[in-house]
Amino acid sequence: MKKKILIHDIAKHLEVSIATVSLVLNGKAKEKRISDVLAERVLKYVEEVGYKPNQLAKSLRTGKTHVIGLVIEDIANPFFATVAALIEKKALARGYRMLFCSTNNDSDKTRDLLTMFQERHVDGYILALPNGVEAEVRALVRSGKPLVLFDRLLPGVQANAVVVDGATGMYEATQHLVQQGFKRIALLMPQLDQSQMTGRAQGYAQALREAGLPQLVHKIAFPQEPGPLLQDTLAFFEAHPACDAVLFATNYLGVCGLEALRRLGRRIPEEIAVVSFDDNDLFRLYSPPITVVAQPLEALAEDAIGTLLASLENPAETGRIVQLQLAPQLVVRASSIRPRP
Amino acid sequence: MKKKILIHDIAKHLEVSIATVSLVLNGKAKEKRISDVLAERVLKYVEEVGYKPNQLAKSLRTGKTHVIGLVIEDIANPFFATVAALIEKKALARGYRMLFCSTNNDSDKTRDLLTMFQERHVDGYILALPNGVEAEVRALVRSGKPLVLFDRLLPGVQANAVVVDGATGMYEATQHLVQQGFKRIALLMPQLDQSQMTGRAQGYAQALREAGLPQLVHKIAFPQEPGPLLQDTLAFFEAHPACDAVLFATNYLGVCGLEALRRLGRRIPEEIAVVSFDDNDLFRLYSPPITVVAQPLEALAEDAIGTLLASLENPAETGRIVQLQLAPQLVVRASSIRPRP
DNA sequence: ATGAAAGCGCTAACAG
DNA sequence: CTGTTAGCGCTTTCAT
Repeated sequence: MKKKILIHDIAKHLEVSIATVSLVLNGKAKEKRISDVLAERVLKYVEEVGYKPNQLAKSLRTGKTHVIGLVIEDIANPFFATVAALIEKKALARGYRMLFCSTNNDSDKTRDLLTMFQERHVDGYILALPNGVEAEVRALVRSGKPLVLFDRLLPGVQANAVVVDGATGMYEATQHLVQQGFKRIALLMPQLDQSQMTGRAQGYAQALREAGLPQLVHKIAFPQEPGPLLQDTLAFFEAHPACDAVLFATNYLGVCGLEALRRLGRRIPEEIAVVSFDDNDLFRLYSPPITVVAQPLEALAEDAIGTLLASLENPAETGRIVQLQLAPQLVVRASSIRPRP
Repeated sequence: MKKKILIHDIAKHLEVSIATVSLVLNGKAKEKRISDVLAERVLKYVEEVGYKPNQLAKSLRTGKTHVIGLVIEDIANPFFATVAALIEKKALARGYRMLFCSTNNDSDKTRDLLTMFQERHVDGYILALPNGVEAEVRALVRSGKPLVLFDRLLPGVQANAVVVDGATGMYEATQHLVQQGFKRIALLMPQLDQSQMTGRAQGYAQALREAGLPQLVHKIAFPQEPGPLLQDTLAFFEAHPACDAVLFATNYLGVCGLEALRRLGRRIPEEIAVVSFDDNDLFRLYSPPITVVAQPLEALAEDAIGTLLASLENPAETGRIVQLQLAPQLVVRASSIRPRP
């Protein structure tokens, strides 16, 4: 366990002052008119002995940590996992590290998480939050910390945000089912009062209203273990045998729904058409392939990190709020095509 | 943006010394014989004004950050995402935060990541690394930092580790195919020189050797974009029409393999039997359901974090190396059952 | 039981 | 161009 080398050691060895070393290391050599030859000598020695400044001390002093806090619903959800991977890659490329945590839609846990991130002095936040933490986020915005909401907004909170236009996505998906001639189109969604979910429900409702068809919405209590979730879904389909098409508002409901339909032996799309929000390998490779409303993951990640870094690197612009709404894409596959009799 | 309250402010307000406040806050009141009534008063006021000690300053002073660094191959891979979610939950419950990064099997990137984690003074590491960073890890072990390798070992590195016995898992899966009467059993695996992969390959080879059947191993260059990966897999199956069963050594190869077989119109299991390593929704719900070697995710997470926390909380035991090997489970589904003609 | 004070390692203002 | 020095906010020893 070799002794840690300090800035002091390197200054002493080179017989220069600590300030000189620090300035050179922080790229202020030019500005402070330190001779190139000296600067070079410092850099070379630092490299040689592998000196690494203590980031904690540096952060304590400068107030910057170069860490971004990412708060998501659940890292095991493929949607969040993929976006997180993309954000991580992009952040890393720009010199930032990520500290991640999952909320599991628990607002108490989320409050703790936000507090932790503040305590750790993250430089900025990318947040997909459950409702119930509006006060905390408003305080965060007021504090001037750069922050961007993603996937979902928070009621009454004015902040940077990057979300997907689920209303339009769901509207188009529902319209597609209507055009295919389905009449009893159900929506299965989680019982969550979050902006992205209400948006999706609105798109569904509007399309059916325009078509003059009845709505059939089933909200599934949340959070739930996989077992009860499946039971609930099975019960829904058994209670509504006339339902000839179903939209799942999230990827996990879609997965669960496919399992339920298989157990019930309902043939897709002959007996029931299926569309799910979010794309993934299962939907693409299922038999039949499942029609989905695909979210633009790459753009979501790029815009979230881009917006955050912009306000991080331009503190002057704090106050300017950027809100982006990205368009999802309806990917029609066999599961929603009405079989010609 | 209200001014941050400091320990100094609270000491002044209560007309006690800074030391008293600090001691009370760190639970050393008893030890230092601070009166209960005073301690109570301090705690009450701290609570009242919502004072939060600056963790950076605290860490600089104590050398502890209460952050664990988790390095995995790819957070977008469901295996790692699930394990990460479980580890995060367990770590949080014990008061630790997680800093995650993905290596994408790039050893240069991994080296940078390890350096970053050191610079950020994480208290301990949980690592699933590519080969090529043995020297760095050995140095880390030597430095006395608690660390546990998971999923895969590193050649020549003696360290705590929690891995899955892929050799036995693959041996049993292969034996199962042999018992079902398949004769030309292929193994598709990534071209990666990592312990978990060589283990899986060994299990396959041994089972076939014992059965007196020929081996057919195809290594897929890695890393690769999804497109070329699929092309490569398609080419393999076209080149080996006689192959009547295939084992995929990873979940993503399994997914890609199913897509390839579908494109080629090969019926499973009539024309070719399929088994994949790792379980997931796709394999469970595919038609036909896919036989898998399921890894014990929960146990992997629990043992990894448990081992790490044990050595974190028991610095005395540094030097005692814990190596656990967990048993995977063969889950037989329709994809590997030989149809009776 | 308590207060003063010495750092943890670094940055940056200031005075040469 | 360089050296000195005052903190960043907290913990902990030591003397009281």
